[in-house]
Amino acid sequence: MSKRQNLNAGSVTLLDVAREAGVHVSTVSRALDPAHHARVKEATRQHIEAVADRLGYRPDMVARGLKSGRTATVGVIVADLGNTFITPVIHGLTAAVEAAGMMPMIAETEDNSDRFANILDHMLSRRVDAMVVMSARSADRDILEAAGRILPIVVAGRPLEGTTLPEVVVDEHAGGRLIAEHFADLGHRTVAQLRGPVDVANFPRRDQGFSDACRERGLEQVLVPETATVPVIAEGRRIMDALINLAAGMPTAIFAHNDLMALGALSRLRQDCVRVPDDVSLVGYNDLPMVGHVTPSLTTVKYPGMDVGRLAGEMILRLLGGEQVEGHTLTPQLVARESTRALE
Amino acid sequence: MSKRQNLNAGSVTLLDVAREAGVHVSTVSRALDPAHHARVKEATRQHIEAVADRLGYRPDMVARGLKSGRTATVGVIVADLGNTFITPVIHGLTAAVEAAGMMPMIAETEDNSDRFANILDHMLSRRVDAMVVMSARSADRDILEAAGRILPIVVAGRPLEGTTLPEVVVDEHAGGRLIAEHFADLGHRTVAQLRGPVDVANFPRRDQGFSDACRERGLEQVLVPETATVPVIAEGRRIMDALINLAAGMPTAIFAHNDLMALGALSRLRQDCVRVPDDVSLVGYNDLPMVGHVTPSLTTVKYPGMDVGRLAGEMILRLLGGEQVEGHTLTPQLVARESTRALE
DNA sequence: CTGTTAGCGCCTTCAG
DNA sequence: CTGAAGGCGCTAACAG
Repeated sequence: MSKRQNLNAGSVTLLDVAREAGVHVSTVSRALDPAHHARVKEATRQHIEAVADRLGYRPDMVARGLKSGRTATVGVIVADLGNTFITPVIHGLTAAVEAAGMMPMIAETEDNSDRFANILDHMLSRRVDAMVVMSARSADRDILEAAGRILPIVVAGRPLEGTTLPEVVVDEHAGGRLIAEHFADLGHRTVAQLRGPVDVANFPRRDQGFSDACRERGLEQVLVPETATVPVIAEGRRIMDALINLAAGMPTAIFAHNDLMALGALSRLRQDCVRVPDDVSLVGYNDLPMVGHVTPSLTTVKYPGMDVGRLAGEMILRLLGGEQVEGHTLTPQLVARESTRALE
Repeated sequence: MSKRQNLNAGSVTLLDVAREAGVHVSTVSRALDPAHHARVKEATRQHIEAVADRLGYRPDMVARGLKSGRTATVGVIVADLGNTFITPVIHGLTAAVEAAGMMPMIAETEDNSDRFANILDHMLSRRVDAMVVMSARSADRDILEAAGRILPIVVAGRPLEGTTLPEVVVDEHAGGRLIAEHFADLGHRTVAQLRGPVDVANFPRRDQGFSDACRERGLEQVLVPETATVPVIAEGRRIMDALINLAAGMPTAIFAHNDLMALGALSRLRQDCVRVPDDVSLVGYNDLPMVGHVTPSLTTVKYPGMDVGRLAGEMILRLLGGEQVEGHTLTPQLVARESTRALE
């Protein structure tokens, strides 16, 4: 029964254990540290471990952090936990760093640059060992790069135009292409995009990839001047509304820049009794866990979030180990479901 | 330009500032601490602040934590970030504690008791000042209560049967009732539940409230023996499948114990071309942001997550201030949408 | 108003 | 193999 777990004891220190065991603190320190416990006699070690267990000793990571300069914490900055494409990224990341005894500290910017600066500052104050940033907007670049000079930072998920920091991202350009090609293959000729924020690099890249493929395949784009300020349901609804109110004719296929926006668009279309996919085909992006279960199930682009998170975590560990790292660009995949159909 | 923000400096300490400013460290400490800077001459204070700013001084919260015994961190333990009813809770909580300069440290148990124990232990090691637990299963109660003896803990969202810890919860019994009464009002006579995990107290309580109201209103329940192991889409699909394969006749209205399970059920029904609400009415629980935008939009019970989070945060602050607190029980509300209809 | 001193809990030399 | 001593950065007494 080595897990007595006497939680009652508020804070049992090394000194308490030392006194109780009749040895010196540094002996206890060594006995309890797997890296050094070879330097202490087997018998005393066992005795010390027993005492520590009985007293419910729990190392104080704050004290350890002050001494060692390491907090075993990796700061994770995200834009919005409500956007569930982040969930798998966090899972992957957590799994990777947990293996090294580290713990993520997650904070949300709500896509607000002031909050971003505050959170960054706060995490530096807390002496996180490294950071993974999934929420950077172009305006945040300078301050982020500056932080990157004082600890390892990996940019993940959202690419950051012009950064020198290592990135784990998905080939957004390819993702945009996939969708335009899907439309072309289905016989669509007139298409449109509901575009996400222009200062979050994913979206302009999706736009670019989509537009390039449209040009190559001879698709005509109906341009909606508005772009979403934040990539959420309500904004998808708003941009869809703008498209509907354009003088130009309606396209037969629409690419919403992410799944949430697609859900918003769907809801706006339904309001006018426009059927998907009968009257218009609709595609999202990210493959959120639920979009395969809505009606109609959404054609989308699978975002390999788990891999992004895992790779980011591994990069962090390598950087902390003093190694150099290369960025990664993963490849997205189209998932065809019911919300798109071929024109006859 | 008081925000020079010289991030370059890796770690400028109080001593560095003191040397540069030609004063003693403790003077710097006082000058920079809003609570004590009255005790230092205005002129020196301004000088010190200027120097600190120029050097890019950033307080070391690790050192401060060691000295003061406070880390300004509140541990938050959740089951699954993918279940977005948690998002507003986190927002409310963050807003509340941020106002006091504290930061939440979020960790996910993935509804696994071993992980729960590990995370708890880890957070205690990190000397979080307090904890908010939203993921407790009944098996975790003892270990959690033990931790509650060494720091303030608030149980939020998921009630914990038989706990002595303060709770911020929603009246789940009332929530279950609302749904049965909604069914009765619409003229349904034969109903069923797709039940969530029995060891997460929310679900048995929803069951109880629903069943009580059924009895009062003379509704007959088709009992599905299976319950979900985890309240997610896949399990909703599985339990729906079990209901379909029962020898008993199909009910005309179904209560899935949360929105994710309802989405899974919807997807299973669709597979058999059973229409919602034409053939069967379906209700979820939580009012996730997207369920008002799926087709059919889901009738559900609004979970006041923001309030739960805010109240939990405020309770934490009060507990840290040495005050006594009372638990809160909030009242849920039915949101009628398209997935339920009156029988003719 | 400012400087001095001590120590939070731990780890890491350096001696014995 | 074990004990002693110093210090990580900061703050809270206590002096002056």
